[in-house]
Amino acid sequence: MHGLADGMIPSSDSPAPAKSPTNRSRSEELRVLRALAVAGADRGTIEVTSREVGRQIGMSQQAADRRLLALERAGDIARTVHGRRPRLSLTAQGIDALRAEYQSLRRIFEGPSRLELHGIVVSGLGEGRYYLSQPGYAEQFPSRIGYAPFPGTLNVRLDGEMRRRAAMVKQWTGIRIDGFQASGRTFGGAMCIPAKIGGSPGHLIRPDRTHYEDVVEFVAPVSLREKLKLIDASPVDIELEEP
Amino acid sequence: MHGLADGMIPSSDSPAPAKSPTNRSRSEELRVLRALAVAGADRGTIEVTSREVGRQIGMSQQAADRRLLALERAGDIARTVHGRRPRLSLTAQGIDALRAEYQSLRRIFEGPSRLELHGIVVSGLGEGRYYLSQPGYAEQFPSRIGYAPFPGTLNVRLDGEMRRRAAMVKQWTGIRIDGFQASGRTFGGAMCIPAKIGGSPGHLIRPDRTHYEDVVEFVAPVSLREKLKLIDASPVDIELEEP
DNA sequence: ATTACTAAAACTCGAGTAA
DNA sequence: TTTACTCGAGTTTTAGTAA
Repeated sequence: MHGLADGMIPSSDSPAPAKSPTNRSRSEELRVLRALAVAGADRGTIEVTSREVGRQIGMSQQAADRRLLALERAGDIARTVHGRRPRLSLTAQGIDALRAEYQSLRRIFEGPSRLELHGIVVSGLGEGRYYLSQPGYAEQFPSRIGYAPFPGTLNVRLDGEMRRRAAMVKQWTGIRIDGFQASGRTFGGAMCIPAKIGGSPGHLIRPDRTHYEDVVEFVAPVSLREKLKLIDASPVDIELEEP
Repeated sequence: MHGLADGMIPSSDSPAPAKSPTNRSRSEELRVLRALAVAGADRGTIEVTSREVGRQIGMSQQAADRRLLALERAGDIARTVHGRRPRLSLTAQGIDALRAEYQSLRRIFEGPSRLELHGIVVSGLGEGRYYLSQPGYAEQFPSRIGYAPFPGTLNVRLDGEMRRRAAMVKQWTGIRIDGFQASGRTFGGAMCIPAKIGGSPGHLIRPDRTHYEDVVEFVAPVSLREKLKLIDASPVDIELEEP
């Protein structure tokens, strides 16, 4: 489904004047650069010794100093020794190198919210059908999710790892289905998340009341069991996307 | 041997902290983890071989594979081999590890905008005094920056590195001084950035029209030259903070 | 085609130490 | 005090292969 796209090695190739730093040491250098930025070297000059830098990154004074030397030679930091007080600051280039790292992580965490899950089909106890048959719910669906759901939910069990991944959906905002009162009892609200179940469009239903547990429920315009020929214990792939 | 579902379960021996990975290899592991996330392994399962990962991170297939093994043993990724198709995804723990990196960079780049500069006092050509004496400007200052500026600006020359650092100020939003028309000519607007000049409060003035160049101008409630006993070529330290 | 082992080469480490 | 060199020891690399 996906391939590993080329050309995203963070700091591809800046002008490499002196020694070619191995990729490996480069990522350590960036760690040091980040530690220095956290200490304020990105917005001004700070006083630090190589020993302190070493303590910070869990290495000896010698190793830390080697890093500082490499960073200096690469043009990422500028150092001056003022008598006994070594001073240091990130250069514009050094800040850019860190920013590139930041942007690449930012794209991961701030990009559009999508999630792929897989689980196995299980039988519910018919509550799905019961709830969907309540007029209070039924009349909301067509205008909000664009179809009248097939009267029955597909229940999918997630294993531990998938459950942890799905936990993120709790933070998402989906399409709201309101709660209501009828027949002397209260029916709670729910959130619908657009989904593809085995490639078929539908929605994940996340009731306000229940904690996220090991079974998630889906609605769709048609019977997913029939359309996808699913039986209990069939594996299904699910794609979710925040609207 | 293992089915897909079996293999996806991270590992039965999760409470085993196992080998302590050195700090050094850990930052390389995170680099691999990030490359995998960029390829989509954070939101689903991707197909990728150790050779491709190696190409991506600039290393041999063997080295890449050792990283994947380490990440797998650490519980940061889950792998399955489906015949010829090796598949892989980040675990919740692996995503958290990346997120921690992201947060630490985020604090650097999204924190309150502050900047320390230093430069050398130079003489202007008296334009500062001329502009500040224009009623159209003068009447705006007290209500916007809280004081009537001493009638004259302090000009500070920045060297190349400081200039690059100061370029960031162009993106900042400061306190607005509006342009106006008077005596048949147009006076442009400017932005004021709160500053401490040698510890003394004042504002950097950034006219809309000029590009950022090697000299920046400051206003203050008093004569900074007198208060700080500055003469031409005196070094000054400057702190800027976005309001 | 893969993954992943072995072993020699290449690095990197910290101790010692000069400046 | 610093920074930063050399050097022996320990790690990590890639090439060659097995599975």
